[in-house]
Amino acid sequence: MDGYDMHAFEPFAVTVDLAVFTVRAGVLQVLLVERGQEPYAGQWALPGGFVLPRESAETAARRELAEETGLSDVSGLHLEQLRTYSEPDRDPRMRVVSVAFAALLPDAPEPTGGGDAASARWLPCEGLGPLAFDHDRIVADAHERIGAKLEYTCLATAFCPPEFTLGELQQVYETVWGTVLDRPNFRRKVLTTPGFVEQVPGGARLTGGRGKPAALYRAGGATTAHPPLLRPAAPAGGAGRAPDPPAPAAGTATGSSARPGSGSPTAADPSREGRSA
Amino acid sequence: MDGYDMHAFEPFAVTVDLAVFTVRAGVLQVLLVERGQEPYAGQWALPGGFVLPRESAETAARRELAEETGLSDVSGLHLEQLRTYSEPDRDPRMRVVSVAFAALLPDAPEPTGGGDAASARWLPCEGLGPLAFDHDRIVADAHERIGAKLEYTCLATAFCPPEFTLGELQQVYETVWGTVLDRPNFRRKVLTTPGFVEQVPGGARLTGGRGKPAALYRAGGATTAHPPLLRPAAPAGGAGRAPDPPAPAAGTATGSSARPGSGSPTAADPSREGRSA
DNA sequence: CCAAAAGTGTTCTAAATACACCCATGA
DNA sequence: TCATGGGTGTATTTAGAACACTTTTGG
Repeated sequence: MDGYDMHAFEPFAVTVDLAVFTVRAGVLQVLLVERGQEPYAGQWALPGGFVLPRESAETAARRELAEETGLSDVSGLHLEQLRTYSEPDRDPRMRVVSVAFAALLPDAPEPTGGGDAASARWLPCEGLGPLAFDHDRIVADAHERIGAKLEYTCLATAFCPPEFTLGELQQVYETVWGTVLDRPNFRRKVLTTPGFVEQVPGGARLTGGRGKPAALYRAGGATTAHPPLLRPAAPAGGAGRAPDPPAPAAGTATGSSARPGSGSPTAADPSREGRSA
Repeated sequence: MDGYDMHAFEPFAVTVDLAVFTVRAGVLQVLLVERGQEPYAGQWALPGGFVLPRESAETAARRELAEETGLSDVSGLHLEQLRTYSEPDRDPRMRVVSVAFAALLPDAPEPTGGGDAASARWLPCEGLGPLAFDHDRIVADAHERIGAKLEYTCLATAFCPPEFTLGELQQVYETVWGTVLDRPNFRRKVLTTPGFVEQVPGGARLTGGRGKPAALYRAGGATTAHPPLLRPAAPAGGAGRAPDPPAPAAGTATGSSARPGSGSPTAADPSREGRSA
């Protein structure tokens, strides 16, 4: 920043890309838009857009979030800067530097394409076909980051509606981590972390039919968990047992129809940085 | 990224800013350059510069790192993207979006201003006067991030020379965290974390005179620590005991001469995000 | 001999794990 | 009454904290 020459720089386009996640029906889903034009026409991409002249990247990201989800009040949603992607050829048309954000949504209303995107949809995070640009990598980075933050923050409640059961909260962890947790121990851990959750006095929710009604909780004031809630160490060989995604209830059907792109699951290199960033 | 209009964007300048840290004489120090021109003439700022047309931010950061430190081989050094700062008025002259990086150096040779900066210096991280632009905040963010990463990665060795003693490694933790650790427990923890360090067969170093010679270790292959090495929970009231920085040995004197800027320690809000990012 | 720093061992306690078991509801 | 999910209790194991003690050097 010294030796500053007003004319020594090359102009870049600066954009934001949003990896918006939700947990629905026991599946981690990400909001994607279908591209209408080249390059990558017909492929899925992350929502995003240009940073306007008087905006910060954070402001632009929240504006795009509102536009793409169609939600009127987007101010309470968790939005966090991930990192910036700046490879010179990541967009074949021109030099675009993109600041990526991760956002977490509770209930996942179907997106009402209020913004640029004609067709925006929730798609399960696993086994995505190749996405446009370097968005595979952004989604993988975002997933990894969120998984890591569940360990030492109280972020998981951002995936839940204002009032939720501990079973729902546990399912957030199991879905994002792809593991199964012991219910009694999970329960103890959450309840003994001061400020993680607080019980709603009156309520008890029927958990979709069967079973004992569950107590309702709200997010507490705490943002970090001391000591952390570590994910179970993967036992050497490979992926620790994945939870069964419950069969989609009728009417909540997780769209499993055609995806553009070849469908080869080239998501991104999962060997990068364990829990480093 | 849809509804892409080739002319709808405003050109931004994109720069990198580097927070380069080292631990010397038990003090965390950061590399700063003195600004020669307005704005902020005479104040300290982070080294950095423009991203060139065919560079990624990472490439630009490593180039700047080599230039500013004067080191010939900068390829092995730890360099990590922090976040991007994009407030519209962070630079009064024009719209500059800056990708910030944190770098860790072992021994801290005095910078040979090979780059832009005529006067580059190491200054202790604590009690910096106000820096130029939003660099106070960048330094604070970088410090916090590095402190957090010491917990669950093996990053601390990046502050050490190729061969080091466990005492030196412990001092890295104590310096960055500003706490005192129990030596036997620290030792056990490091040695039982597989791949954190490996002992150098032959050697034992005299630790600057007094005391029993210490065994030498090298960084092991591991990058993450399972389970993490958590910093002691700050006991409610305030800063947990800071270690005494040892009196600077003659000839290694930590420059304590005049600093520009008013000297009011307005570093940055330390209450932000405990170990969140 | 003493001070300083490295290195070892032991005890005590907190926390995570792995269960077994009971409760309330819908079908 | 059975399947399902919520909730409680308890034994076992593991990891962390605290601290006493020995060893090897320089002065």
